[in-house]
Amino acid sequence: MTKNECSFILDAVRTKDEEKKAALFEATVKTVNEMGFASASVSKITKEAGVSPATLYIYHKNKEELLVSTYITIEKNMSRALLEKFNADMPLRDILENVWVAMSDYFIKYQPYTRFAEQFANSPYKTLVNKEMVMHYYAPIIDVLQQGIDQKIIKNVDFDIIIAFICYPLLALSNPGLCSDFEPTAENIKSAFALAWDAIKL
Amino acid sequence: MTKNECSFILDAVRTKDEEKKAALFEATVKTVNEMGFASASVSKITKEAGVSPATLYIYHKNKEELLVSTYITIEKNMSRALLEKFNADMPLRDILENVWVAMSDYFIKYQPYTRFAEQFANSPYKTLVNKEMVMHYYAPIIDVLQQGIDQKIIKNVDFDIIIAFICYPLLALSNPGLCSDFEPTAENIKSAFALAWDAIKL
Amino acid sequence: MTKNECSFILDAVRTKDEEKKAALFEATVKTVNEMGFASASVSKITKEAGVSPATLYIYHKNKEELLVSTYITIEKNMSRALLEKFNADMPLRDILENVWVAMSDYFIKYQPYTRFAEQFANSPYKTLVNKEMVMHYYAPIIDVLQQGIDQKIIKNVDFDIIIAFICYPLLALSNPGLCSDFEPTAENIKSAFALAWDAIKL
Amino acid sequence: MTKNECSFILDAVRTKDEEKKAALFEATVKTVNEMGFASASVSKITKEAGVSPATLYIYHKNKEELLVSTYITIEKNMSRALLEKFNADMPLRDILENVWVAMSDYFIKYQPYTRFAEQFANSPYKTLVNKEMVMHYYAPIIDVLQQGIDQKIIKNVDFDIIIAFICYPLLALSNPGLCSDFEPTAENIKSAFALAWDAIKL
DNA sequence: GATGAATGAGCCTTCATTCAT
DNA sequence: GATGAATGAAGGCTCATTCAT
Repeated sequence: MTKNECSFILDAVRTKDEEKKAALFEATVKTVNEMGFASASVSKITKEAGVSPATLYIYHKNKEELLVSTYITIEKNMSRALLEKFNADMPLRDILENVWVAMSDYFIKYQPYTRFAEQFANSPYKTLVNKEMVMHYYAPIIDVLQQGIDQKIIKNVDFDIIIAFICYPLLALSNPGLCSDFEPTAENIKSAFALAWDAIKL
Repeated sequence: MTKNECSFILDAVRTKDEEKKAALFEATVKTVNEMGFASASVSKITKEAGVSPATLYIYHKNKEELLVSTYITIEKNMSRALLEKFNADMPLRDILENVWVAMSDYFIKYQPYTRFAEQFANSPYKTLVNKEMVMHYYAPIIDVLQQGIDQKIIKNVDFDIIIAFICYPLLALSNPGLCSDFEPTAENIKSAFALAWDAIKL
Repeated sequence: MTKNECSFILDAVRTKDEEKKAALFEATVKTVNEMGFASASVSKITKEAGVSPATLYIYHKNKEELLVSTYITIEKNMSRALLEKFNADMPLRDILENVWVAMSDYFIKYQPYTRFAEQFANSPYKTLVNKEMVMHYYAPIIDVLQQGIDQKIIKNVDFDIIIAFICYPLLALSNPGLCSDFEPTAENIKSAFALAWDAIKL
Repeated sequence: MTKNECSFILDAVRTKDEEKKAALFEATVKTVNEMGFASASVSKITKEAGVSPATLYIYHKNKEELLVSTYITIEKNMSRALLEKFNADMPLRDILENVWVAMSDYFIKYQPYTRFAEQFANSPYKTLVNKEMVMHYYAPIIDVLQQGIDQKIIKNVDFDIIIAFICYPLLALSNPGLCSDFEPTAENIKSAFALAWDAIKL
């Protein structure tokens, strides 16, 4: 049998591996969201993923690494989603509005990922992740904001302040546990952006 | 022996009680901040507090109730701090700026409490707390914002949006893990408030 | 109730503790002898001792410390037994014969302790025990041998050689797994000592 | 393809087999010596040997059989080494001195094998090995000792006693963990033999 | 009120072994 | 023959909680 003849088998095998890894990722997010880090044990996560506890250790060094890699995967995933439709050839307000809408879309579409990331980022696990590396994923957006400051379109204040008004209000609004009344319709998302823009624009 | 005769003893006992309860509170905050909910065990918390594990159960029904009551204590504590200097007899911008500065003062002075509250609020434990009850602590501030909307000083958008721009940017800026570059000087705090005001003002 | 009146209760409590510690000691010896270090798990040892696995950790830091302390206890116990009847006011041959008989008595009476000690001493665990400290238990016997050398009653060879002929043949003979044919009658023990004496005497 | 045509291949394969088997043997000895039976897992042994855990099961039925066969291999190896230079055409004392020196040479040259064998022989694994079979390897030496008894050159005591004075002192002296001070120079080895001979000679 | 001792249940991880390739 | 992936079972240890004192 030539390599070609059995390629479908190889595919099957490779697919299965990726499936297990993906199942562990999803199970980690789901379990941690449902019961928090305090109760999300390896046995519960692997049961949710449909694999043996021992199998986890083929894909991850230990539980900590599983949690960290789950977080990093989400951060990568989200930055990719934001940058996919990113287009810098527009007025700054429009660029940022598009980013704002893309963020909101992501937060809604991937609610569980977002909740996990929030829980992780507000726990001591966060110290295990290199902050610069994560920020690097969002470089184009950061660049465009810096240009806005240089061109005197955006207020010339500490950069963290700009970020704080661009990211966190929307994060809060997308969190049903915090803002249960806010309905994330396209209209509401846009009217929320108006506030963000007013905040940062010069 | 009458109640009077031993009142000084009761006082002594009562004092001791409060001391132990306070020690448990502080130990809970410290331990959870240092190692997260996943590792903050009863034995570690009580060791940090300098009491026996059994003693915890005199003051709290169980571990969950300890965590919840710790969170509620912090919320009460913070709302009291905010409202202490609250004065509604001023222009709305000044009122809110004072609240903003008071919040910042609290976040800085009680960093550990704030970190604990954030960690708690972003975990499933949060569902154990009645949200309305907590919001009620901040009623005067909410009232003043609602009046601002009614008087067309503040944008007439979903109330959650207003909150999102008043609370979360400052919370993010006060989190050294998120905004390590931001220095919370009086000046920086005030320039950050300028953005918040621009965001919500009509 | 005065302290005197309830002393029996305190005794009861203290006794119980010692009982648990003793039960763990015996269970460790028995379990390791029956199935070796490879299979003597904490759960099997504690089941044999009639206590919860968690209870072990009240009395010992961890499994390793349990094994080491069990070995040291045996070594202390044996040296005490040897020195109990030790009497240096006799001709050297008689002194050593008495020690030889006492050793043999101990090996037979406390077969399980001896087997455990042998298994331990021939494993890497042995490196965790301070050799000098253990040798110190047997100081009087060592002294008498050294005097024998000085007085030219015993051959003037490397001290380890003397020890090797005084201890290890008897240890081997007392090991049913090695010398199943040897019957440890008083007569056989004495005739074995004749060889040891001929070996070391000048 | 006939057997002849591919014999060179078979040779290659056979060589490879023997290499893997030998690697497993060495890895077993090394790993058990370093961490004892309690920690010497299949995965650690096979990692040390540079093969997959699954490969172990091609050469051995299971872990127990690996350990037993490792022990038997060592016994065979040692008896072969002792008998290689064995020559019965000499006075008994010289015969035994040669055996003594050969034993010592082996213990030193193959320290790790000796340590493994000691650890094994002092563990319950020993019961899995037929003692007579092992003793049979050393038959010529045993015969010569028996003749010594019959010819009234050696003391007429229980045979186990003779063995105990011929084997165990030297085993102890060759164990650095027991006799760290003893230096196994040719001279020291010979002076130790003098004691053994004095012990058994009539 | 306060505690050290005690525990069954569960923790994270590794075990010895098998199987598809 | 050789292997990496997979696993149920078990490893050592800590958990949250109770109880006798």
